[in-house]
Parts: sequence; structure tokens; C-alpha cells
Amino acid sequence: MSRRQFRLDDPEAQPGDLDDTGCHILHVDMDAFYASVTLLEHPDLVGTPVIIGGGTRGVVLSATYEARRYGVASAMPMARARRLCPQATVLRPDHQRYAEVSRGVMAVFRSVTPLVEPLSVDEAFLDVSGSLRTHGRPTRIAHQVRDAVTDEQGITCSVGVAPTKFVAKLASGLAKPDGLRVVPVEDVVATLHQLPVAALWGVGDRTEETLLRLGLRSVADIAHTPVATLQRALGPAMGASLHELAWGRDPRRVTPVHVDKSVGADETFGHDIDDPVEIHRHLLGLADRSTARLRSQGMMARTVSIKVRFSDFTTITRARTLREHTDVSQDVYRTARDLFDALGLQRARIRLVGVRLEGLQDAGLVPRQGLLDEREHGWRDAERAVDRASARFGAGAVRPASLVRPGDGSTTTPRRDLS
DNA sequence: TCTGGGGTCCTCAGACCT
DNA sequence: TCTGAGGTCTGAGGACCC
Repeated sequence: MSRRQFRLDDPEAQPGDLDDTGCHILHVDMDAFYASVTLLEHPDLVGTPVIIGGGTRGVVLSATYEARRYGVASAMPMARARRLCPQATVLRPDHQRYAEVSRGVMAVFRSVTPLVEPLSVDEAFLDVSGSLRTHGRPTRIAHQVRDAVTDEQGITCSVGVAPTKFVAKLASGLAKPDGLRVVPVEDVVATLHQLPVAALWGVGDRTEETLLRLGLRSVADIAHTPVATLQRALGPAMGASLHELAWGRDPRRVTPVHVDKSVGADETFGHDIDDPVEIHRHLLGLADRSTARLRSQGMMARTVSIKVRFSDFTTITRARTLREHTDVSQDVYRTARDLFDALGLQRARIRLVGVRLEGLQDAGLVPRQGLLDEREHGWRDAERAVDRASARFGAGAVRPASLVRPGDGSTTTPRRDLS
């Protein structure tokens, strides 16, 4: 679900028999994934503008191509999207359903090669170099994948076929919607050099601005600028990386195994909050969510960081590294609360708070000190019991008392004692 | 126009150690 | 004992990705 897509001067130019020799990388991207999956439950809305999103302060998660024609795009504030396309139907996302369809789609990918690297729920890189003998040429495999996804899941996807990950991803964007695009080895540089700088991986709004200030508008301009000049403007890593990408050089392999480096959760409030006790309550909930995910992955963390976004959208982060790894919600909550209190905010209006756990390590590999603190041991056992209850009765079945309103079971009114 | 949520990576500065 | 260089770790913030 790439946010930015680029068009070539002649988007239809894709002869049938392009040479795909050496094009072992496929990038498969579902078309308007969240919207397409949601419409499977609402067939009456097919062919009409539909926006997936919601909330008073939310952004657009996805939109059908009919809504996109009015300028609606993902990540756009919902208020603006509604103004641009008032006739659109707005539906809430169903993440459980998206995860199910995603699993089905990934299974299709793995049926043609074990080398599948998911990038998100709706896109993945496939390395098909080992599948040519059993499944045919890369283009043929791409057709097979597209057909299987449509037959089995009822949604469409676009596929880019190229020698490298970056070019394959670019190609799938050029193929959208419901298309296939091959970039032969000998066409890589010419294809790249037609595109604007923002097409390069890693160039967002700020970097684009910097490059435009230097008079660099196209990928060709980047390619013909000395690396040292790019490095001075953008830093050594980014400068070198953009220069390489501009010449189509991208040594990254397709790596099926991914290890998380951090786990976290944040929450934007329906309205800004200035009550520290209420913020503490949200920190407790976020610590709970983060550590539950950590435990479900069998990991422990050593660094706790908090994020605070103020009403003017300025954001600060604070972090503390603990003496030992932990997966205990109470440890994380206490640290997060201390970090927040240390900010000394005098009833500043806060829009969002977040808790993130870094320095992750496999729980089985973390050296365990003898548990001298009986209370600590109690928390660990209690939280494991909560995990088991959640697995059986659903997430949120058991929560800290301070997050439960008597009677209705929903999260609410702050209690004074959260420790 | 008014900006979600979950992440990764990079840069820079300061502390600490050798 | 002091000082400086270099490496590593940590923390903060920014930019970017989907």
C-alpha cells in the first residue's frame, strides 16, 4: 500500500514479450487493500466511492479508486477527505478480517517460493530465482500469483518484476491498479532516470525539499551529482544510498525472517488532556498492551521510552534503560510514569502519549537473576495468568482495576491510585 | 488541511571507558 | 595525575516507511 505512486510519460508502454532474464525479484502489492477487503462484505458498494477510516481525529486508511478520483488519499485527515468526496460511504476498518485475508495472500506467495519477505499486511517481496524450473519464468510466476490471489481471496493486486527490490517496488506502483510491470535489466537506469526525486526510497517531503533547493529534480539529476555533494546535503548514509539507488544498484536480499527491534503502542485522545492522573491511566493501559505483545512474542525489553505529543503537535520522547530486561507491565508502567512526571509539565495540553519497548531480546536468552522481590514474582505470575485469560476469553477480558469502570467493563474514569 | 498507529533508521551530543 | 583520542552506549529528535 505505497502512499506515493509515480507515472511514466507512457504508462501503457509494456510490450508483451519483455526479456525478464535476471528479474528474480517480485514485489506484490494489493490494490486498495483495506477498501477491497471491506467491500467483500459490502458488495452493493462496489464501484462507488468508499473511504475506510473514522474517528474525529483520524486519517484515511484506504479508499476505493472511485474515491481517489476526487483526490482522497491514504493518510489524509478524514475531515478533508469528507470535504473532497462528501458522497463517499465511510466504513470503519476491520483489522481482524484484514489479517485473515493477509494470511491467505501470503500463503499464495509461499506456494511459489519460500523466499517471501512481507513488508506489511498487503505487500511482500518474493525472490523467485529458485522457482524458475518448477514454475517458469518470473513473468509467468507473476501472472500465476495475480490469478491465485483473485481466485482465492476475491481481490486484485499489482506486481512489479525487476532485478532489485527497489525497482520491483517502483514497478508494482507503475502497474497499479490490477497490473503487471516488468523492468528488464537493460531498462532499469532509463526507467529510473525519468522519475522525480521523490520516487527514490527514503525521499520524503523534507528530503525532497532539500534536493529541490539544490536544483535536483529528477533521479537522473541525483545520479549525475557527485556522492560527496549528496552526502554533505543529506548525511553520509542517505547521500550514498540515494546515489546507489539512482543507478539502480540495490544489494538488499529478500529476507523471510524478520526480528522486531521495538514494540510499542500509542494513543491519540479524542480531545486534549491536561490531567496528569488521566495520563498515568493511559500510560498503564499502553504499558499493558506493549508488554502483552512482548510476552506473546517470547521477548523481553531493556529500554522503556515514552512519547508525548502536545496540542500544537510538537513531540518529545524520553527513554530510560533498565538494569535488567523485563516483560512485566508494572515495571514498564512505573518507568513510563517516572519519565512522564520528570517532564514537570504544568497541565500542558496533551494530544497523544505512547510507550515503546526497545533493546529486545529473546526471553529464553535473558540471564535471570534470582527473584529476591516476592512482589515482582507475583506481578509476573499475575500477568501470565492475564495472558492466558485473554487468549481464552478475548483481549481485555482481564485488565488492571484502574482501567475498568464499574458496571460496564469499559475503560474510563481515572482512579487516584494506579500503582 | 490539520495531521493515526506501528515501526525502522539515521544523526548528533554527551557520558563513560580504555 | 592529567589529558586527549577513539570507541561504545545512551538518549533525543527527525525523517521515513506502510
